[in-house]
Amino acid sequence: MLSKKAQYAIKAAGYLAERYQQGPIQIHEIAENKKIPLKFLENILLMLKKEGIFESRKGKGGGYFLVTPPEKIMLASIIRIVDGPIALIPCVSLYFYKKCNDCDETDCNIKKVFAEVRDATLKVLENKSILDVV
Amino acid sequence: MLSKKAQYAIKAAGYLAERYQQGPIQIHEIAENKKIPLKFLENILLMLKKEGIFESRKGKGGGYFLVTPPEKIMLASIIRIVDGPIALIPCVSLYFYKKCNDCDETDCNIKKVFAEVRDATLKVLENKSILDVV
DNA sequence: AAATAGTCTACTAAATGAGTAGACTAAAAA
DNA sequence: TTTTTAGTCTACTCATTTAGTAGACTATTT
Repeated sequence: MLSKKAQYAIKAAGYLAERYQQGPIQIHEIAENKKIPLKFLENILLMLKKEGIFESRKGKGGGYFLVTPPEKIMLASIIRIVDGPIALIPCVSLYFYKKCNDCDETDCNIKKVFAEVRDATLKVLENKSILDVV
Repeated sequence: MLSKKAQYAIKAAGYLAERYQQGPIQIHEIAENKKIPLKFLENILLMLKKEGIFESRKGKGGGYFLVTPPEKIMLASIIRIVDGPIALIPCVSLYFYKKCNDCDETDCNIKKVFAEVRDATLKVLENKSILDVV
């Protein structure tokens, strides 16, 4: 399951995608429209900004906005930033790999199955952009 | 991510699958071979037994065993029993559906994307049995 | 009756999830 | 240059879940 954080992140991203190149959008506008707790959303947007997904400007007329075209921002990236691994077990994670203890990874069928699951999942999430969820 | 519980459940199931029709296997044997904390494993096996995945016998010569052929026991079933939903968001879960608040589900693109992810995941997990992880 | 092996209830400690509070900083306008 | 505006940052809190443990109980066999 995705965390609430990830679900909010995707909704917020969708909102910004809809308004691409229309100038900065204030956090509270996103919060109200998408029904996300304001202070919680602040944290989430900040995370995504730090990872280069969004940009922001302070002061009057400020807010959040995209610099990258929305069709280039994939759901997989957003989920990884807020929730971490997409794979179901750490030893098949591409970005958050951790080797499993007491398991011969060179010939582990569990690993093989969950690598398949990971690939199936990524085939969707790496190819759906935030424009696909507006 | 799968919980440890689910990972242990899959390993234990694989162990029983390898010894299908060879009589009851004691919990401590599974625990030792698969390096799973004994008391924790007891709980897990019990859960799966209650859901009809395993059978057990008490007393001397007792233990856990399969009555269903292992190739008919799918990973998806085991994961659902111990971890619950496989879908990434509740509103697309087949077995643990919960409607989302403030979202028009008839025309929600988030829902559509995550239904696709669910289908891709299930296509693997509903077709891999515990024989595939020995 | 004793030994064996699963069953069941209940407990704990640590981590995670879901947020909240409030002070701080940058940018723009008065 | 002060005020206002709007994002930034640190650090909380509280509830739930995760990952186990303890110990008494029950059924089966010898």
